[in-house]
Amino acid sequence: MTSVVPLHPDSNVPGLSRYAALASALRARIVAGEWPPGSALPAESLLATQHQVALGTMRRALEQLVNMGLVERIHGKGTFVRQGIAGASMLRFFRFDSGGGEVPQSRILSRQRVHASAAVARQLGVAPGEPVLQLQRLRLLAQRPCLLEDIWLPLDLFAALENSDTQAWGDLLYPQFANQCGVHVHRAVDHIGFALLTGTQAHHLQLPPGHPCVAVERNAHDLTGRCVEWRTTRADAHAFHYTVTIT
Amino acid sequence: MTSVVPLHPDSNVPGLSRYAALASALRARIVAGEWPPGSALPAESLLATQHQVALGTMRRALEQLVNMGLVERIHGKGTFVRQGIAGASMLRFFRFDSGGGEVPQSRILSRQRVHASAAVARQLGVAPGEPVLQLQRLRLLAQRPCLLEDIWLPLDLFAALENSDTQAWGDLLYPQFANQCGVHVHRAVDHIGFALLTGTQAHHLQLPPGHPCVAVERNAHDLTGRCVEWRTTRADAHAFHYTVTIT
DNA sequence: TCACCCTAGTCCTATAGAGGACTATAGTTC
DNA sequence: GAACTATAGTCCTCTATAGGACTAGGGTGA
Repeated sequence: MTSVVPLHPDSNVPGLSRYAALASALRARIVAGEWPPGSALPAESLLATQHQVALGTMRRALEQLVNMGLVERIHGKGTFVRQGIAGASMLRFFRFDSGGGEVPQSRILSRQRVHASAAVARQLGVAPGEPVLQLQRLRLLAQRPCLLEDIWLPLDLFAALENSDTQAWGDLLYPQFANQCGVHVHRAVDHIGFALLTGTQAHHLQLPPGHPCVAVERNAHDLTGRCVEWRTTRADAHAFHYTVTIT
Repeated sequence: MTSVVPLHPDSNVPGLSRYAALASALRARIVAGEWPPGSALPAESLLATQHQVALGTMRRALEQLVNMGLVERIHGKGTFVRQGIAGASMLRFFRFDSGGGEVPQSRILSRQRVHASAAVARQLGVAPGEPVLQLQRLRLLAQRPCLLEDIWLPLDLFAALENSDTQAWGDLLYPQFANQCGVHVHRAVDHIGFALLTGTQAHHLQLPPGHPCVAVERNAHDLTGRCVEWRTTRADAHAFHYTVTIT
C-alpha cells in the first residue's frame, strides 16, 4: 500500500513508508517548538484521524519518535516531549571513593566573556571571534575536588548567565540552562581520551603536575541539533571506570 | 484480551502479555539449540499458526527477539539466529597511527593449562582449581605491538585448543572458538580502567615500565549466558579513544 | 550464453475494530 | 474527613485481512 497514491500530503515522500513520513513530520513540528519540552502531544487516536491514517500506523510513527529519544509515552497519561538531560552524567565515567550516587557540589572558579578561538568556534559551530562565555568549574564530592571542567557557551543563547549570581546556581548546570536561558540539552556526544595534567589543572584537583588524567570532551546539542555547549572535563585517570556491553 | 483465558500453553504466564510470553518461549528454544546460530527460524506466518496467534502478535514477539540481539530478520529471506561477535572489537577503544580499520596481526606468546585461581574461577563461574587454558597473546598493527592480552578459557569447552597448532590460528579468536570448539560468543561485557604497565608487560608492548595503560577486562558469554572467556587487554593509554552519545 | 520474465517464499506496510489496563478526577457514601 | 465508586481520557494488546516489497531460483527466448 505504500506506493499507492497518498491520501494526505504527510505521506507524499517517495521511497518512505507512511509511518516514517509521519514520524518525520511530527519530528519537524516538535523541533519547531509546536509542543515544547515537557508538554503533551495530542492523543494518538486524535493524531491518527487528523492525519487520516489508521491508529496502528500512527502508533508506529510515535514508536519511532520514542526510539529517537524525542518523546516518551506513559500508559494512561499521554505522549510527552522529553525534557533535556538531567545532569551528573559525568559520573557515569568515574567512581570516586565517597561517591554513592549523590550529585557533586559545584564551584564556579571563573567566568569571562571571550572571543571564540578557531577551535572553540569550530566546536560550537559559530564564526571565529564571536562572543562566547567561558566557565571554569570545579566539582567536589565530600569536600574533595574530583572533576575540573572548562566550558564554552555561545553568548547569543546564554546572555542571561553573564551577570547572574554564580553563587545562586545549583549543582547541576543543565537545569540552570533550561530555567534561565530556555536551552534544553537533548543530546551530548562525549569523546574520551587520556592526557597528563598541567600544573594549574593539577593544583585545582589537588594532584601532582603531570599526573595521568582522563579528558572528556563534550559537544552538547539542543533539539534542533545546534551545538549549545562545548566542555572538557578532566579527572584523575585512576578514578575512571566505564562498562560497555557488546552484543 | 490479555487476561482472558489463554488459548495455548505458551501464553499461560500471568502478568505477561502474549507476545512477551511468545518471545520468552522462542528464546528458550533458541538457547536450547533447537535452531543453531546462523540457521533460519520457521516463517513468521507458520509460527503464528503453530502458536495459534495472529500474525501481528507473532511479529511483535520476533521484534522483541531482534531487540534482544538474538535473531536478525532479512526482508525477503527469513529470520536467522545471530552468529556470534565477529572480532577486532577491541579496536573500538583505541586509535593507533597505522590502524585504518584492518584486523591486527595476532601472535600467541604462551599457552598453558593451569588450575583456576580464585579470581579466575569467579570470573568464569567455575570451581576454583578447575583446569583452564591460559593464553597470552600480542596483537600488532604494521608490525608494531599494540595490544597485550591475557586470556583464560574453561577447558571443558576449549579442550580442542589445547594441542592444536597456534601458528594455524587466524588473527581473530572468536571465529576460531566457533570453528574448533563450537562456542559462539554472543555477548561481551567490557570494564575499562587505567593502570601502569609492569616490567614484562611493558617489554612486550615496547614501552617503558610504569607507562600508563588502559586495561579492558572482558567477560564473554555464549547464548545460554555462561561465561566462556575472561580476558584482560592492555594498551598504551595514549592510544585510548572512545565516543559515547547520551540522549 | 545472456537477458528477461515468472513464480514461490519470505518479511513489511497498512487498515479497521474490539476491548483491556492505567491515570486522574469528581462525586458519593459512610 | 476518609474511603469507595463512577467516569472519562489515555495508551496498550490482540485479532483478521489485504496487498506490497524483496530474494532466489528456474524457465524461456533471442
